[in-house]
Amino acid sequence: MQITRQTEYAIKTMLELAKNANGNVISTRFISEQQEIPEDFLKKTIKLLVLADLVITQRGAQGGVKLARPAEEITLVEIITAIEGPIALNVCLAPGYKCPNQPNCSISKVLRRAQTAMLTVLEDQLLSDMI
Amino acid sequence: MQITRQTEYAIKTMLELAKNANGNVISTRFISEQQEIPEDFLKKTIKLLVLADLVITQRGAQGGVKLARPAEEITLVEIITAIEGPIALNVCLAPGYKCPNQPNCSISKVLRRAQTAMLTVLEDQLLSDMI
DNA sequence: GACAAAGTGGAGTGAATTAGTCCAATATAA
DNA sequence: TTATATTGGACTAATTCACTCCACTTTGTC
Repeated sequence: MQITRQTEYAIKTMLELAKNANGNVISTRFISEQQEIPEDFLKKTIKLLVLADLVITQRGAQGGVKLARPAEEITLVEIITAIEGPIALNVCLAPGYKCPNQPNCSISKVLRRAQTAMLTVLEDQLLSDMI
Repeated sequence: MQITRQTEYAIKTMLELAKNANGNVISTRFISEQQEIPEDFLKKTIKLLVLADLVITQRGAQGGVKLARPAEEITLVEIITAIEGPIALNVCLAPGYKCPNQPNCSISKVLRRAQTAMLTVLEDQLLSDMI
């Protein structure tokens, strides 16, 4: 029922990138020091952000990471799902899950409402408004 | 980011008890068969509901389980926290956690809002309205 | 009073997830 | 060419999840 520490690392990373959003890349080393994230673990985390098209990386000397889009166009829910996959308060709300109960199960119905309420907040939250 | 299967078992159990709420106890065997829950695992689950004062058990022959209160006075969030403990979308929102960051951290702030939105739905949902 | 039915309590287990760590390989700016 | 970065993959300890097994206690009924 919690986001993982890795997801929090991802959010912190995106915030760090948004803060220094001058078009230049920042090294993972710098981010790991600023945000106190184990460097090797941070690299893995950034890879997930790359796959979600949230950041762009540049290899080699003077390489690093930068936002793939302006912070005004990135929502919190995108960052979370980049690490955790689709959000589902219960197995039965995960995409592709076939409920063996009747389709209008009262449990999934209320959990879906709770999930929607939460997602609405996360979808409306822009990265730029968190700096 | 999901409730556990045990929590869903607990909700199903409470629904089963609410359905047959005539003041008589129901055996865990019966509940496990109706809701397809492994019997021994269900017993553990019911013990957690007992500790949360949501159900009352009766030992011995003809014993079983019944609601501790009318279904109109039981909310979904009580059932969930009985199994999972206090709900916290992130470690930093768990009771008693001291945030090493500045206290008005933007991450905890927005996660708290998302959590509140979710909790509001779960707190307003009565067991009696789910049957 | 014996017996069977029912909850209680505790130990153990296999699989999955979490949160890393280590290291070799590759790319690239200077 | 070399120092500096990211990439990718293997490995691991600790924890959680979802049970399972079983001995024990309680209690209604015959």
